[in-house]
Amino acid sequence: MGIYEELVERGLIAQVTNEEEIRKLINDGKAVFYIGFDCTADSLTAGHFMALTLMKRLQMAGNRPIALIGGGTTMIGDPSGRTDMRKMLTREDIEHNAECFKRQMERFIEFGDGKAMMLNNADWLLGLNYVDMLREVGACFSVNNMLRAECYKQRMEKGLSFLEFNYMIMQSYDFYYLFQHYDCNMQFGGDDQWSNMLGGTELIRRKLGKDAHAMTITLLTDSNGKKMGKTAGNAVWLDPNKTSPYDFYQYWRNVDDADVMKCIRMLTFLPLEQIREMESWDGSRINRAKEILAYELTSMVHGEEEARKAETSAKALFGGGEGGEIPTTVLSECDLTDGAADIMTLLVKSELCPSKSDARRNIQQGGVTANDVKITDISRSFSADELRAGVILKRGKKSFRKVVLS
RNA sequence: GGGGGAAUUCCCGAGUGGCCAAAGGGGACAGACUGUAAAUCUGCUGGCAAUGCCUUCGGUGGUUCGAAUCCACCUUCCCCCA
Repeated sequence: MGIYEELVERGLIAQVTNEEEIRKLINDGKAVFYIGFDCTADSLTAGHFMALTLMKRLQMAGNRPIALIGGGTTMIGDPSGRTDMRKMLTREDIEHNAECFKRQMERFIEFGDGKAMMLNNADWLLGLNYVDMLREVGACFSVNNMLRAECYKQRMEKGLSFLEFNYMIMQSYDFYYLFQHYDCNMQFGGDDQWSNMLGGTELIRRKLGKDAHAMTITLLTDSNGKKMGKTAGNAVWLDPNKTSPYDFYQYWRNVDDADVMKCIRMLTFLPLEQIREMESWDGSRINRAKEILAYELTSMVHGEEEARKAETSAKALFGGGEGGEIPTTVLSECDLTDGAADIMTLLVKSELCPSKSDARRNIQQGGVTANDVKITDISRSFSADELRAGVILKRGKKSFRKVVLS
């Protein structure tokens, strides 16, 4: 079984420009492919993670990856599939974000001579001259066609600025540039990138009369069709300071039944035989699959040790097991008033609740426990001695925090 | 360039002088039921020293006893005409 067949079975392939040629290219390990990452934040997200695993899979099959950091394209902002314009980022922010991306990727993909390459499109896009650019590539784009592109659909209703309209051209230029300077013959990307990617293959064909290929990755969506990798509108970050390994583990531990196997197939490196066997699991056994999913992903992103810790903590907190580390908030004397701290203050300090009003609501609805005792009195106070021993606070079923006075 | 319209809380969206911390829906959160699932039902959803007080209806000023609501200017967006 070639890598192409494996990708198909894992459900990773959404669209391809030419199936036969691509199959041959990547199965033979002859592809030099790139995936672009626009640095709109200072950490990669679970969404990027799938692209990284794909890179790795293809690299393992002998193909050469180029991770393209979008230092230039981020200056424009991709409007694909969005209903509103992105916030414009300053050049300094973009450079900072690009650095963060770089560090995270290096943990995951092997870069170096003969291995993967990391490039930044700021290196060629920022120096472009407007008129030269228009004459060189602008002539190859049909506005009529661009306006028909799926990726602009939503924006045709809400408004699309000229700045963003040019994004497709920038991305196409990247591919054209990489094709010429790095023999890059293929581009991968999320399925929402399809139009942008075709812009590149088309440009290469027109300018150079040569064929380049594009392939999109199925977007990871849940059974309701929503993009995965977000909780309450917030991304699940790969940076442990933004999303702790424990929370990262919990995110995957809590996916819907309907989505577990899809995630395992698309995101993990477990062998397909094993996955096929797991497909038949049902009922509460699905929980075992969720544990495997959460462990595998946490281990890849944060390392085995962190994954084990997250797993042990989860078991201790949910299954009555022993040990494990609970995310802990350390208080000092100055957090106390009159040598004690009341429950609402503790809930806020431990970040279990965003405000005291919210803390009050949670208590009144019976959602808060301290050391497994339900709190019913919103004025319940904890003495310094109690706090020194450590108090395990629980809000709802899944949010835990230990507070301890140092 | 000319004309018309819009901006409301996490999102959509009602509100056109006081009864507005602001209808309704979605989402989120909590409770019951469960398997740390889904579905369902219930509650809840600006903040605080809490029968009260403070901040919020794009921004800045103004009218008024009182403004999300009226006026002026500004910003952004949409539609029509060029």
